[in-house]
Amino acid sequence: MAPRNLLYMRSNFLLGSRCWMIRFSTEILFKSVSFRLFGVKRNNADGESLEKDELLNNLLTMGVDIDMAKKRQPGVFNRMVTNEQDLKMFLLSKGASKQVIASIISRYPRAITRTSESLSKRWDLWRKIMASDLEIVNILERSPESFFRSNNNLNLENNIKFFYSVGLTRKCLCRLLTNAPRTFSNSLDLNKQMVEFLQSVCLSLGHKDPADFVRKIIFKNPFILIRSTKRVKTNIEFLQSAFSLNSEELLALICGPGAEILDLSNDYAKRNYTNIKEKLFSLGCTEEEVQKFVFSYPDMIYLAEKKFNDKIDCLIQEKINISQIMESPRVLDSSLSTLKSRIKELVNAGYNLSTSNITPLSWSLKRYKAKLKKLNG
DNA sequence: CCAACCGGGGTCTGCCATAGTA
DNA sequence: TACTATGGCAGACCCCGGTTGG
Repeated sequence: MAPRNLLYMRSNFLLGSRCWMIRFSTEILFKSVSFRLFGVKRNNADGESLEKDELLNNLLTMGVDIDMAKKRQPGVFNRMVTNEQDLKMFLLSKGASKQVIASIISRYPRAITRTSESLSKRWDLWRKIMASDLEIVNILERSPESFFRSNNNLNLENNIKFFYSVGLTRKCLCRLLTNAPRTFSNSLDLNKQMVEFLQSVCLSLGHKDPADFVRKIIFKNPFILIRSTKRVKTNIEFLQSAFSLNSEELLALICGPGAEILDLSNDYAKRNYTNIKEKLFSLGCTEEEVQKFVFSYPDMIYLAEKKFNDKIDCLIQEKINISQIMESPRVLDSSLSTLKSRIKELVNAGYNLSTSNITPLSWSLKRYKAKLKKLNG
């Protein structure tokens, strides 16, 4: 308890003395430039160095990777007030291990600038969505930034209200928070922009229930709210032009099997699709066939160029005809290593891939094993 | 019994740029 | 002017099994 009291005293005493900060920062700058050459020197000649030593000692004791933390957010180390002990106590009380706490601070040092009250409030808001502290700890361990990047709890509260007002269920919010926790640190305005954008897409495509459409698309793709509208717009336009779809088909695609495509970064979808076309043209497919093929399983646009080509090559090498692949696009779902090992096993079992069905290549392991056993038995 | 069909589940951060702020 | 809050970017699948229809 003693260190905590000390910390509060320090806070009160130093609050507002800005001139210290400037001296602090020049010193830090000097150190960060020089420490690689000369090693870190501890200077305790005056007060601010003591403060700094205290911070560094605290972090060191906690097992924080100070070099990493300084590199990520040097500004935090120039502050006169930090709450690392409070943060530690807080997270411990929520069930986080010391290692997790150290890792969180190493990766997002600004976490130590938050007050207990603010943390507590924010945590409670997250708990309105998540069923247990442990789940939240797991998210923080994965992505400390999404929890700590904003200190604006009112905004968080408004986001939650907004999502409910859009008609998302608690289950859906839970999914959002688990998969894309950053969503909740977005400004309310940013989230609104995306929702309104999606509604406008829906309306312009002649759908009569934009609210339902938005719910569907967000549930299907929980990452969408951390994408820029520019990105999503580009990808929607790509899908429409690539498959020359009518409104209804496009809508069904983007809130169904193509929902994930909307996440793809700049021109990635276009690049991959171009690659798919080239590869399949080289194997004698027509434009129409390719379009139909990709549309039947749009997820393949996710595949990097090399990965797609490698998979196709691997299948072709085994005398599997391109038309067989076109009929069973899901075989591209399997990893290259799964394809390779299964091909080998099936061939060993006397299965003729060029004349038989190739779908076992993409079955679940359980079903595949059963099949193999039968072939061998 | 067998396989096609098809939807679901996990997972997705860590960095940089910059306007705003004290 | 340093620091904070926030927006945005690149990155780039694989697997499972319930239901259905033959």
